[in-house]
Amino acid sequence: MQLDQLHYAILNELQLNARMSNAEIGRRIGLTAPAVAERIKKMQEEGIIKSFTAAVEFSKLDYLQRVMIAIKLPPDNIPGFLKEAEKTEGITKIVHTTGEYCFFIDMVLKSTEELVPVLNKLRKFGETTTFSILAVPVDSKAVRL
Amino acid sequence: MQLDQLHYAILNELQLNARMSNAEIGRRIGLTAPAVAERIKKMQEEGIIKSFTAAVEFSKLDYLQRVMIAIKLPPDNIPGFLKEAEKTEGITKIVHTTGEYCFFIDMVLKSTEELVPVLNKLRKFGETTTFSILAVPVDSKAVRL
DNA sequence: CGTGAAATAATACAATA
DNA sequence: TATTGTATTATTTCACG
Repeated sequence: MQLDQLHYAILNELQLNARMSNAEIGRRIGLTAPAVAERIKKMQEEGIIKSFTAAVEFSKLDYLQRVMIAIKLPPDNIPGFLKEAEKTEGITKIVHTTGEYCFFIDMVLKSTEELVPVLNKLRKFGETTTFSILAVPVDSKAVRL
Repeated sequence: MQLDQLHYAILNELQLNARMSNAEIGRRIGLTAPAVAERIKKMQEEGIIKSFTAAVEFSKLDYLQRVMIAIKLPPDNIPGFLKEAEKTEGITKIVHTTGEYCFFIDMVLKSTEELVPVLNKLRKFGETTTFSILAVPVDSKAVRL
């Protein structure tokens, strides 16, 4: 798919406020609402836009325990690990990396006790290191495209 | 602020699709559109909803280098580090943790060269470890509230 | 929080560059 | 092929109960 400056302009607006109307986006970048709607739809179909989400401050909703779990695991265990992790409630993000740790998992929990069964489950696949999250100073910050 | 089941229902819908109309949310949970609009506005004012964002697949936009930077730094350096990191283009998330590393930074870049000045800047505050991101199997996954 | 009226926006689709 | 104009439908907004 060929992207032009207008596609990038739309993505910039949607990163800043995903609930902006097509008409408002169009006004800001110089397109009509149907044209904006069409471009957004296409970018979703192409997988360039994965989803539109609300960034929720979980610490204000009794999710007092937030953790970053790093896990180092043998390659053969990756599919099984991912299948298990994807269906674990509270996991919001999984990043696969090179280096000392293979995966970084972001998770929110209501209490420390909830963490125990999760770690027991994940430990079957590899060695885990859990970091307690004190704060998230920057979350879902837009990238200027 | 006192939250009831309808607030949680709204947050669930918005996590799944932030562009859903107030009318549609209302239909799903049994409220009128104005009532939904007012609750969303209040949750934004309270900081329960931080923002509405589009989850962009940066790997499809020439952001071929994505990294997770872990940084360990003395407490006195935290304010200076944050100030610097917050204005660094490409950083999408900063998590402050306990444990071996103090902060985890998510960053997208167009090339490896761009990483050099960033790391030189951050190294003034503490010891960095950079992990190259191979994939993001789960991103901005909703938490069932 | 709901209702109802006015303004605004989304959508479908024909026309067109 | 992608955008625009237009008509129709839907939604948002706001005053009032």
